[in-house]
Amino acid sequence: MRVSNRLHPVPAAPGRNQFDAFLLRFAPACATDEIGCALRKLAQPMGIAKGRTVPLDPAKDALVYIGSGATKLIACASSGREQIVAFHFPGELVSVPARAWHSYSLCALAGTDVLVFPADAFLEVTAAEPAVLGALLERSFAALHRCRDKAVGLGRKNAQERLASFLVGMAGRIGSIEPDQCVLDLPMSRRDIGDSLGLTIETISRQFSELRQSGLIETTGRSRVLLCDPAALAKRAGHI
Amino acid sequence: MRVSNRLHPVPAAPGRNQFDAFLLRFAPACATDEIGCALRKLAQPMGIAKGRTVPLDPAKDALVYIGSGATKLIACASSGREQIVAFHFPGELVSVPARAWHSYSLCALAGTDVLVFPADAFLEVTAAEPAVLGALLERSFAALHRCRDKAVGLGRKNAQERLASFLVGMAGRIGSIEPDQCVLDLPMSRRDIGDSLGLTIETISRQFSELRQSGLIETTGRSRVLLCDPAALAKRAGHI
DNA sequence: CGTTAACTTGAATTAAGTCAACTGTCGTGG
DNA sequence: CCACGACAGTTGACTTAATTCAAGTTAACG
Repeated sequence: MRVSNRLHPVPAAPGRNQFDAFLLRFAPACATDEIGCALRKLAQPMGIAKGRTVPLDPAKDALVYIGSGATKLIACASSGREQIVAFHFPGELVSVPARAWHSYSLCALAGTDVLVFPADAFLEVTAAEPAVLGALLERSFAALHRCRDKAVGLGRKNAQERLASFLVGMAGRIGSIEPDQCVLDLPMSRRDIGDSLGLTIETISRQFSELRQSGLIETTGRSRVLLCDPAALAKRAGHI
Repeated sequence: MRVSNRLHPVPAAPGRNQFDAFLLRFAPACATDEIGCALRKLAQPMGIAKGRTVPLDPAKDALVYIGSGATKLIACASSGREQIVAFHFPGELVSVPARAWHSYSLCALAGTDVLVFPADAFLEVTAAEPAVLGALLERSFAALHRCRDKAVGLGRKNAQERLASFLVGMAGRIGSIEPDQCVLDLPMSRRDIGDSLGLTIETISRQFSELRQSGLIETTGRSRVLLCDPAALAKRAGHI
């Protein structure tokens, strides 16, 4: 069982802007050189209000760095059905394809600061910089593995296992670290959770109630969740 | 809508071995230099019989190059439930994580030749070679995007849409290219298709029958499928 | 040609969806 | 500070798509 997906906290950056935090994470050696400067020219900083979509060129793949806040990556199929493919938190870099079988959009769950890069130009600039490519590759593998785990849940798990899995996963990314329990402040609504787990909002609600009755979680308000026994929850999640 | 996921055909290699074909694809500039040699030392060539699992060190992440044949990447959750996370064809490079929430194994659908690399050593050797990292990154993004599209299907599509989506996707990867129709020789069983789409073998069979009755496909034997009208099939797949 | 496993089809069951009514939370303005 | 409104979440009753169980068919291989 993996211990944690948590990234190192984004360094507090008084006097530094989003871009410096980004460089520090993805290209520490390039902070001052020409590659750093070229990337700075490419980066489009944006503030996205809660519920708004990051405006992206529909013709070009994009790489989006999340500076603060939280986002959901939504895929639209026909008939307006939406599937949330991933959630993202500060310090992460998201690859958003322009044209695929489904259309993707990146939407803020809370007030969010991002840097938007055109993927092609980004890769051109960093083509000669192995350190950046390596960092990108590592993140890309991590995203792929997370997406695969998600696929397992969507394909082969029942509602309770999916929710348990979701909570355990979120705990690993944004939960407070405590010995035998864990506190979560979920930035997403029940609808978002449903859209992420391939379930309806009513089913999510029922499963929250069941986990509550089993004594595995406690909830306060709409967003606060206490995982009383993370190990037991992981077991319910159907992890091996 | 994407035109094709097809890779350029693996060059016929009389007198060349699997490894040369691999290098040609992922590190054309390194064929003779020390990086090429280092990679050659890392590569473990193996022949895997149909139905057998590629033997991988359970403690280390692996990168597996598919030289010939076809494979499925299986995730095992608790209670023996299996979800096929991806299929792979010659020329592709698969990242198999050692430890995650689910346990992964790579299994041959037919007689298959592979090269197995330890992921850490591979990345160490190529850390200074941007061309290789770039190729890897490109493939990794492609796999991620395919996995996301799969997640949309598993989360939000009914049985018929999933099968239609599967057939269109396979057509793009291994189908014969013809103007208004397309012939497929599926190397996987109905059970594999079910395990990939999160459905049972019976449901797969029923949906094949329905697509047949709708005149969208014809089947001969167990593996041959003719897509009579790929565009109409893509529409049924719920692609936008 | 016969055996076996893969596939197909039908009938009964079930987990999750849908529809509808109700309750709690949170922000706003009196 | 409290009352109110609006929306997010909860719960119940009924429906449905897919699973499960069971009984045939068909294709592939020796």
